[in-house]
Amino acid sequence: MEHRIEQIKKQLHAQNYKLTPQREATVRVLLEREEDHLSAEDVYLLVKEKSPEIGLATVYRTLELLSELKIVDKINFGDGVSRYDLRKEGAKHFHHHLVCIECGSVEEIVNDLLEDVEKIVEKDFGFEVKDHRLTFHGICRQCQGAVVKATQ
Amino acid sequence: MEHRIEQIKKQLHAQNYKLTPQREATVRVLLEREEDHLSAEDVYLLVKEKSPEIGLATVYRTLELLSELKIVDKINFGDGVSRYDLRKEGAKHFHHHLVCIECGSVEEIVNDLLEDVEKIVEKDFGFEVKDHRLTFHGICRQCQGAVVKATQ
DNA sequence: ACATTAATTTATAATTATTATTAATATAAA
DNA sequence: TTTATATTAATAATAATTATAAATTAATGT
Ligand SMILES: [Mn+2]
Ligand SMILES: [Mn+2]
Ligand SMILES: [Zn+2]
Ligand SMILES: [Zn+2]
Repeated sequence: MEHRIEQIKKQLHAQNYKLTPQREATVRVLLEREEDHLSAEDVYLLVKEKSPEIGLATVYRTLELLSELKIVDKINFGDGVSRYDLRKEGAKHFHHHLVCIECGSVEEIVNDLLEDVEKIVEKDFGFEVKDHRLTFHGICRQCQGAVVKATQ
Repeated sequence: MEHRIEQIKKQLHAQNYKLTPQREATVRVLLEREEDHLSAEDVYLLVKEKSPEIGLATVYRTLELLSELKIVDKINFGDGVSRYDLRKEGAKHFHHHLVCIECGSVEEIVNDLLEDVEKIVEKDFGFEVKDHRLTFHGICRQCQGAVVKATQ
């Protein structure tokens, strides 16, 4: 935890940004909920629990800044809000997601999986890939089980 | 054109929906601009040119309906608006996109490319894939050329 | 330590995209 | 033609996000 905070502090300083108490509180929430996919409002409410004086606009600005620095990735699962996802330590690319169309659960895949596809994109389409967003929509393991149960 | 309209009409009727003049006008705009990635507002303005009496909410409702029927795919490139993309004729899955971070251009890839990846997702993660969203962020061919030019 | 400057935050207003409501209209069925 | 249902238009409401301006904080130089 403290190690990642230090690391992020360095990344901010490298671009002449400060790690203000508000920014640190925001980062801490993201670290504590690393598996989750929080909206700006979600983050705001969680930060507020420990730092009640923080403003919503500050959270938005902080998340925007962290996105620019590639510390978090902004993603939209189609439910009308942007969600913010801490990039895995040392990861070059954003990780992938499995969204269940039955229960809405979101699972993460940290394996790269796209190396071959990216080679094709670079060669056949002349496109220099910097990052990607890959989301699968389907039925999660639990919901598959539920269907089997229901039809028995 | 007329052929695809007829096809969509059937898809609507199969679910007890009517192809009203407003819906047809909307579909025609989507067909005419098949390569583009129009927002609801974009579609509205284009439909209005030919059917000035249409309301924005109707366009939203129509696009929502077409999404439910998998006739169009709703996608978000992170610029704050949903965009609507006609599904390629007969395509089982949504196609992919290359978004240039320099000029903002969006190119389409209709090749599947994900067959192997989906097999892994199904086997290793027990997730039954129904559809996907894959977008690459990077530098398009033109912008790569521009950089070379600029540094010569 | 004090003054100066720039960065940041807060509080709030404004904007924008999207959805909900309700009365009117069109369509289909009886 | 009547009746029921689906759909639309017009508008209001909502919700997410961004902009603004004054206040605060942090860094810098004296
Ligand atoms: Mn994630
Ligand atoms: Mn497309
Ligand atoms: Zn599920
Ligand atoms: Zn480009």
